[in-house]
Amino acid sequence: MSRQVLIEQSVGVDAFVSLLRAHAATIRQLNAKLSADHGLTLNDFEVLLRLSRAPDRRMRRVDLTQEVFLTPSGITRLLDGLERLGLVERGSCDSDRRVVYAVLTDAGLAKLREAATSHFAQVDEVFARFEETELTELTTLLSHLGDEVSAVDCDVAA
Amino acid sequence: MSRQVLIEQSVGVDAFVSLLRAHAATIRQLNAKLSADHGLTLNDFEVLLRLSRAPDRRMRRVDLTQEVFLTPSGITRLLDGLERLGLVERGSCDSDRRVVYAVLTDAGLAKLREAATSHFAQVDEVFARFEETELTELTTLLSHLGDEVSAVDCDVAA
DNA sequence: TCGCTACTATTGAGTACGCAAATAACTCTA
DNA sequence: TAGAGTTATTTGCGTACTCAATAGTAGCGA
Repeated sequence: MSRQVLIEQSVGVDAFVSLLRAHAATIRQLNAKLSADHGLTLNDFEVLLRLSRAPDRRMRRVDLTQEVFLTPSGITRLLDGLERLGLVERGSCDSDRRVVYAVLTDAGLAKLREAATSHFAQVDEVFARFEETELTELTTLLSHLGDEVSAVDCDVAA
Repeated sequence: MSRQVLIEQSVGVDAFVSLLRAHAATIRQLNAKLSADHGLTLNDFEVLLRLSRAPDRRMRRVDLTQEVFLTPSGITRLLDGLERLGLVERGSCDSDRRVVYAVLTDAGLAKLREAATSHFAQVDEVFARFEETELTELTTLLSHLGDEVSAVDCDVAA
C-alpha cells in the first residue's frame, strides 16, 4: 500500500497558492503590455502615479518604499532608471539633508498620462470577469494582507 | 486652481494594486523564512511539493511550467538548482525523447518533509487573520485570475 | 559638545527570473 | 518518406529586484 498523500495542507495554503498563481498570471500579461507599449515596468508606473498625486509631485524615498512595497535599494535603482529617462529628478531637502526627494518632471507627467489610459484599460479588462461586488470584496480581502504586516504586534500592543 | 486629481482610476485598478501589495507583503516574509530555515525558494518548495504528489514522483517540465506558473526557462534553471542540491534528478522518457522528467529523489522528499511543517505553519499564520469563509472566498476569487488566462479566447471559441 | 542611537539613502554582490533564439524530437500530410 | 509545422527543453543575455554593509545626517542625553 502506497501512501499517496504525503503532505497535507490547509485552507491557508490553498489561499496562498492561489495568490501566487493569480499574481503571476496577472502581472505577466500586464507587465508585458506596459513594457512593450510604453517601456515602463509596473513598478515604474506605480511610482510615477504616486508622485503625480503627491504635493509638489515629490516624495521621499522612504515613503515611496512604503507605498509600492519595495526595499530601499529597490527604490533607488528604480528611480535611477526613471532619472536616466528624465521622468524624475532629484530634489534636496533643506530641513533634513539625509533625504533626497524624487520629483516628477513635466516629461514624467506626460509619460504617465500617455501610459495611463491604455494601462488602466488593460487592467480593467483583466478584472472584467468579476462582478462589481466581487471586485470590492476581493480588494478588501487583499488589503488585509498588504496593509499592515505588523498586525501580530497589534495584538500584543493592544 | 490646481487640478489635484490628474489621473483617475477604476475599481479594477484598486483591486490590482491591492493584489500587488498583498503579494509583495506575503511572499517577502514567507520567502525570507523559508529561505533562512531551509535554503529553499517559495518556487523551489512548490515544485518539490508538486513532484511529491505526482505519480512516480516525476513530472515533465512543461507540466511543471503550468503548475507553478513559470516560463520554461525559469523551470529549467530552478531545476538546475534543485539538481545541484541532489533533491531532484533527471529522467528520460522512452516514448518521447524530447521530454526530460524532473524526478524527486529520496533526499528531495526528506527535504520537503523537513520544510513543510514549519512552512505551512507560517503560511497559516499569515492567513490566520481571515475567517474560514473569507479564506475560501478569497481563494475562489483569486482562482478566477490564475486558472485560465485564455478566458477571452473561450468566449470566441464557445 | 561629545558620543550614542536612529534614520535616510546608496553601493556591492548575488539571484531569480523573463524573453528570444537555438536545438532536437515528434507528428502529420501528401 | 521528405518536408513543414509543432512541441519540449535549453542557452545567451538582460533586468529587476534582494540582502548586507556603508556613509552621511539628525537628534538626543549627559
